[in-house]
Amino acid sequence: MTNSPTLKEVARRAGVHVTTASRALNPATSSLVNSATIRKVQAAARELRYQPNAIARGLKTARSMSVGVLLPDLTNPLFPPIVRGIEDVLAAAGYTTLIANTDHDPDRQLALFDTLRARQVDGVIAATARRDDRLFIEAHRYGVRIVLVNRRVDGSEIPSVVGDDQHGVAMAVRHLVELGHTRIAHVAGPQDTTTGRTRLRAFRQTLDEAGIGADPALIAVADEFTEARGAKAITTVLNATAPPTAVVAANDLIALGCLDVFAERGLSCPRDVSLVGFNDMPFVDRLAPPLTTVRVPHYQIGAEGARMLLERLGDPELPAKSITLPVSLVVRKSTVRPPG
Amino acid sequence: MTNSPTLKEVARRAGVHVTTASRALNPATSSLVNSATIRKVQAAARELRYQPNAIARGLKTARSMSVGVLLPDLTNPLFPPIVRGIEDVLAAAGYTTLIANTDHDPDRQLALFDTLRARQVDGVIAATARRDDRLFIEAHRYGVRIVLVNRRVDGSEIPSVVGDDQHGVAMAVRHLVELGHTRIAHVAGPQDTTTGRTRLRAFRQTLDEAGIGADPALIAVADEFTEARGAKAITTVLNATAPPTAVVAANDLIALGCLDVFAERGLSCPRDVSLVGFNDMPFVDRLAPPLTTVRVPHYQIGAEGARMLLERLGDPELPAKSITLPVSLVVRKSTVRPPG
DNA sequence: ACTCGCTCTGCACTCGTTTGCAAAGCTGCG
DNA sequence: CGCAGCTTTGCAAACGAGTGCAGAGCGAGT
Repeated sequence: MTNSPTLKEVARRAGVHVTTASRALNPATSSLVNSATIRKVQAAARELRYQPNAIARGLKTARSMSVGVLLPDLTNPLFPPIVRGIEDVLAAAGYTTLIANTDHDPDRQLALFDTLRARQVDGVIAATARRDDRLFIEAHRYGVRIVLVNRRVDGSEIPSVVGDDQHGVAMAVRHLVELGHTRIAHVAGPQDTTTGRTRLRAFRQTLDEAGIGADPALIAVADEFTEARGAKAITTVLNATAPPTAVVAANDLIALGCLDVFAERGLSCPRDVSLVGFNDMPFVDRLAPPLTTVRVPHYQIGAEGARMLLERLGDPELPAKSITLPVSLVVRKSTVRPPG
Repeated sequence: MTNSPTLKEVARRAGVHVTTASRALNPATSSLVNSATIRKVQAAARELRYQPNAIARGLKTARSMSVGVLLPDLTNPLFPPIVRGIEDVLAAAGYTTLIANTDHDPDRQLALFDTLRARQVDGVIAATARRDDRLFIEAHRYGVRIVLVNRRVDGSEIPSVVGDDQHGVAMAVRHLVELGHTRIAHVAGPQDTTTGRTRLRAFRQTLDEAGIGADPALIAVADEFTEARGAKAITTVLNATAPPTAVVAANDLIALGCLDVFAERGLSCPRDVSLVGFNDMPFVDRLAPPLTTVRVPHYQIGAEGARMLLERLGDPELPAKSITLPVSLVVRKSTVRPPG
C-alpha cells in the first residue's frame, strides 16, 4: 500500500546484513543464525511491523502461494459455501484465493484463466467445467495443477470432487414413486455439464428400475441452471402433455422457476403437483412451500477440493483421484401423495 | 503454474532485445518502437501464449494491480452482490480482487489485513467496519487507500459508500404507521456498527415524528446480524411486553429469526404481527410470507465503492467523499393492518 | 603454533520485468 | 559531405527477497 518497510530496513535497524535478516525471519533457515541475532532481527521486524513482500518472494521462489478459483457466478447461492470451504482450508495453509466469475462464457473463462496464469497462481480450482472443456483438459495435460469441483469433465483424468448426483436423483425419484406418483417429469439441467447429464440419466434409470419408465414428453432440458430457463422448460412440459403430478428439477434454481410457472397457471404446489429440487441451497427451507430437495455438502466439496489441490501442490506426481461425496434427501413440504 | 514462457524467450524468438520486447508489448511505451518490430514481437508472444508475469511486473512497478476486499462472511447473502459489483468494476480496470472473510473477529481482521499488505494490494475495500474501528482509522491515516462499503466508521474521513439507512427505516416505519400500527417493535442490529446504530436512531426518530414515540420495552438489540441473534432478541421483546403488532427488523436475517420465533409461538405473520426487513436480499420475495423489506442496491454499492477506490488510486490527494445510495421500500405480504 | 571443523555472516547473483540513459541508424538539409 | 535531429534499439541498473558459496571468527585437538 504505502512504503511498507523492507527487509533492508529491518536489517539496518537490527545492525545486520539483509541476508542474515532474511534467514533469521525464515523458519526454514533460522537454524543457520545465532539465536541472539534472531531475537534482534525479530524485534526490529516487530517494531517496523514488517511484512515480507509476498510479491518479491514469489518472484524468487516461483511460488505465489495463491490459487485461482473459477466460478460461473458468485451470486448463485450455490457457490459461496464452496468458496468458504476452499478459502478456509487454503488460508490455513498460507494460501490466498483469487476468485473469478466466468458468467458461463468460455471466452471469458479463457481470459480469466490467463490472468490467473499471469498472477502465477500455484493452482486452480474450477467449478465451471463443461463436459468437453478443452481448456481444463489441455491445462491439466500441460501440468497445471487443477482440481474440479461440483462438475467434472468427461473421460478425463482431472482430479475432482463432486456430490453423488446419481444417488441424489435416485432418492428423489424413489421418494416420489413411494408417494404414489407415476407421471413424474424432469426438468434437466444443461447437457453440456456432467451434473445436468448425470442427473438426467439417473432420472431415466431410476424410473426404469421402478418399472414406470420415463415418458419423453415429461422431460425438458433447461439450458442453464437458472430460474428463467427452468420456467421456460417446465412450460413446454406443461403445454405439451397432460400435467405431471410431480417434477424433479435438476437444481433448486430450476425448481424455483417451476414454482413460478405453477403459480401463474393456478397450480398449487404440493396439492396439484409435487416438486423436488437439488442442492438444498440456503433458504429453500423457508420457501412457500418449503422445498423437498437433495442436500449436497457444498462446504465440504470446497474444502475437500482445496485439500486435494494442496496435496497435489506438494507432490505433483500424485495420481489423479476423484472423490464423490454422499448426498441426502431432505423431505419438506413440496412433496405429497398425488391428487385424487 | 508451469514453465510459463518469459519475456526473454519472446524476445529471442522475435530476434530482439528483452527491452524492446517489453516496450513493444506495453501500450504505454509501444510508441517508442518500430511498428514492424511490434508486429514481430506480438506474433512471437502469441505463438508462445506469453503472459507477462504480473508478479515480476508488480515488483518493479510497485503496483500489484490487486485490491483486497474484507468481508464478515461471504456466505451471508448480502455480500455476493457487493462483491460482484466490486469485481466487475475492478476487473474492467485490470485489477484482481482478493477476498478475505473476517468472521467478525477483529484479530482475524488484523491478520488478514496484514496478509493483504504482504501481497502488496494497491488498496482495500472493507465491509467489516465497526464504528470505532481503529484499524481502518490508522490505516487510512497512514495513507493506505481504503474505501468502506455498507458500513462506516464514526467521525472519520474514510471514503465510504452506504445505503440510506435513515430513510429506509423511516419509510418502513411510516408504512406501518399508515397501516394503523401503533405498537411497533424494533429488533436493532449490533450497536458497534453504523448500520445497526443508524437504523435504531432512525426508528426512534420516525416514531417520534409520527407522534407515537418509541416504547423502550419494544426495542431489543441483536448483537449480530444473524437469524439466531435476531430470534433471541425478539424473544425478549415478546416475553417482556404485550406483543407488538408490527416489527421492524434491522435486516432480513434478523427478520428471518423473528419469523422463526413467531412460528414457535403460534403467531401468524402477517395476520397477528407484521414484519419489515432490511436489504431485500435474494429470495426473501419467495418466503412464506414474501417479506416486505427495504431494498438496498448492493451491486451498486460494490461497484461505486470500487470506482471510488479506483479514483483514489489514480489521485491519492482526492478529498475523501462519502456516497449514500437511495433505497426503496418493497411492500410484499408480510405487512398488513393490525389485527382487530 | 598449526590445522581442522564448526558456527555464523556476508558477498554476489538470481528471479522477470521496467526504465533512464546512451548510442546506433537513418533522414534530410545546408 | 557533414551534422543536427529524429526514431529506434540496447545496456545496465533497479525492485525485494532467497540462496550457493566463500570466508571470518573461534575453540579444540595435536
